[in-house]
Amino acid sequence: MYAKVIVDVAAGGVDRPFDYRLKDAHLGVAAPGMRVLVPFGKRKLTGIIVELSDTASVKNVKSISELLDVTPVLSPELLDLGSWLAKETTCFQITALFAMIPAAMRAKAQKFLVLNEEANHVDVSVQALFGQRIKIPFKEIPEDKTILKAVSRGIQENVLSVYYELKDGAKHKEQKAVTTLQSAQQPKTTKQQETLATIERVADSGAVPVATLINDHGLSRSTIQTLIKNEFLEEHQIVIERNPYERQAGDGREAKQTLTHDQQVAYESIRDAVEERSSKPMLLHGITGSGKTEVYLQAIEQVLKEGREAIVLVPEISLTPQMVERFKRRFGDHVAVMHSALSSGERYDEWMKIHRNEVQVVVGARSAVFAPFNNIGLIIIDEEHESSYKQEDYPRYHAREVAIYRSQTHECPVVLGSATPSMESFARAKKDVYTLLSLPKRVNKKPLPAIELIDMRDELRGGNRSVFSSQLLDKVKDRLAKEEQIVLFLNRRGFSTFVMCRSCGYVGDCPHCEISLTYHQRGNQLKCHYCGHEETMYEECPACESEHIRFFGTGTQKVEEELQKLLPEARIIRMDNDTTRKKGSHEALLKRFGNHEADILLGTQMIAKGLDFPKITLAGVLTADTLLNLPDFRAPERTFQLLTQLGGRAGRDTREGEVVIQTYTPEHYAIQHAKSHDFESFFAYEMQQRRQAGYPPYYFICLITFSHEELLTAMKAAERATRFLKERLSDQSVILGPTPSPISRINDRYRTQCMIKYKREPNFSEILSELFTHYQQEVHKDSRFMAIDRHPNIFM
DNA sequence: AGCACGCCGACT
DNA sequence: GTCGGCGTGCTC
Repeated sequence: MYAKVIVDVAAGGVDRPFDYRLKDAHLGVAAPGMRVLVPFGKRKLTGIIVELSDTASVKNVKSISELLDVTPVLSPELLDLGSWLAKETTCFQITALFAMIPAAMRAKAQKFLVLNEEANHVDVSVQALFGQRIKIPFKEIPEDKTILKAVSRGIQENVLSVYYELKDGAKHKEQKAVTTLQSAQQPKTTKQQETLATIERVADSGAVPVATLINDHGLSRSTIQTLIKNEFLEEHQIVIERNPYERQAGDGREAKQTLTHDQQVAYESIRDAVEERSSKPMLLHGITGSGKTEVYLQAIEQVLKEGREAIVLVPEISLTPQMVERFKRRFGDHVAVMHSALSSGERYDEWMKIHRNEVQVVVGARSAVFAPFNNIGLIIIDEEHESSYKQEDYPRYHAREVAIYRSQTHECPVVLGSATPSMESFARAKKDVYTLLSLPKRVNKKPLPAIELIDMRDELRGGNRSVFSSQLLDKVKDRLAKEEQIVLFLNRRGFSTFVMCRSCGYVGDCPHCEISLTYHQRGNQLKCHYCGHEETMYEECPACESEHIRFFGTGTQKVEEELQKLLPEARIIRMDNDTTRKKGSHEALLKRFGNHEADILLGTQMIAKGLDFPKITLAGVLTADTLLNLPDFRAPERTFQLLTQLGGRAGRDTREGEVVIQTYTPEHYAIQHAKSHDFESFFAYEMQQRRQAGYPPYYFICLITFSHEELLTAMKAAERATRFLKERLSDQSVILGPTPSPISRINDRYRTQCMIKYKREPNFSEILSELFTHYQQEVHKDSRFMAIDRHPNIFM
């Protein structure tokens, strides 16, 4: 019996299965989808069995050294999904396979050098490396010729040997704990006696975590330490179950809400599709506050009743505690949660819950689409237009496409929900490729908030140079007086704080990238967001030595300071990357805002979604234009989506909400249609634009980026690839470029790109993969690099 | 990706 | 004469 194994090397030459024999011990145990350790040349590599076979395709076959799993980590369905993914995104098989399992399971074999027992005549230089140890990691051996020679002689003479050990991610979480020991004596001090008594009481059987004793029982660490030292207590390491959402453990008993007529219709359509095992995707177009989530919840309930499972995808930033809590309240322990804020061990634990069939629902970000369920009844993608569903490195997949592919195998519907669907999805719904479901009314029957546009050009003419228009400021003051809450949104993208000299116009640029440096108050530093280059903020202009050099642009910090100056009595919470970096701080800030410990929530993208606070009656957008002016054909779409979403934050309860949008271009169609809450008109207009410019959904686009230290080499590579593609693609396809990328240099590497627009290229995947392999051989040589992105979201 | 093999220049 | 540079090709 043989196994076909994909080894963990992401390179062109080895992107195919290799055959291995099964040892007797592995017969009947080894199965496709298991991770294995195999000899590969002189190395030992981890790999994944993709197939078992009675025959081998080559004569000399080695055996699998070790099975790393008892049960397969990837089901046949997921293995198939892996090869589909590799083909669709033009990436290596192994990259696709590892994208589907938690990072903690991506074990690598680490190489060690071992000093054999009877070794008494090793070279002194080698002996020095070992010191007192008998085993050292291979990479500790210095690149010194004499030492390397001594090592290789040692191996030949069998005094040294090479040994492989699996280095896996932290799978179990351990904690320090204590148990009581029988002792003839009493501790000497009363403090110690009391402490021991408490521990005896708490630990009816087994070990108690030290952390629990300190936090919950008020014991002191040093007293416990003394008791351990004097042998009244014994120290242990215990494995504990991680439960990152313990604080919000729901009992799964939240009552269903009564559905409105529209919700009922949508719910029944989804339920019927589930029962009929239809895999036609459904687009649930529901305005903000129309109760999409309740429809999801009831549909999932139905799925669970039938003994099937459900995947719910939400954008990373709206995976807020509020959202998770709601699922926990409804489904209790049947839910696993997966998102990037979890540690790798926590993600492993949640993944294992799914793998062991302990849960039936997973709520998670993009990668949760690979949840190892075997009987999926429904996949929901909330806020389907969100760009975070697209992975921006290999494998560059879109969760929506993966979900649709999986749904066909599982014969279940995918429900795409959004108040502002992507052009692609809405166009498909219009053509009846997707079933269109609508929720046109808010659950609370309130009208959508009135939106007022403020022309900032008028403000400027009137002498107001601040970021706040007088109207917005008046409205904020009004809400403060009424003790209502306010959300202010500042878009930072493409609007960072750069440094400029007022005397000579010098701008602080990154020496390695074609981009200006961003000022960070923390540490008074200038940073490059692309390569990480850092320098201290200039005291004087490096070009003209003038002191009039300062940072421009509006960061949240600066806005907060200005706002506080204007409204000294207002309590402001700022939410941005700086204030939410620490784990749990996002949650804590929202909680404070929910308790009305602050009046104004000022923040970036992350506050536009998922907040549901009844006291918010005013939402303000400080700069609607910054997103609009990005060099990206989706800029109007993104602007419309963002403005609509933010509008949805205000007036969710009984009080009516109001939205203020500050802009320099109030006449722009994206802003105008957002003002009138008219998605259909926006869609119609935008589609016209897309058709004229030849963009999706009328054309597919593919972006190929080339980079190299030499501009000319990058340029030539792009030219050759363009020629290669021109020969193979039909004349209806358009190849634009090669041109320098919008950010033409990153990390000392020049970047060029070409864009392909096409309508029908049945063999496009094959052509790209040919280009990829063809290129792979050359890439190796002189560090040329090519990246293929099939449905690009970012054009930088 | 590693690692070995192999074929040409400057040195103990 | 040997050591070592890195081009080429293979890994079940």
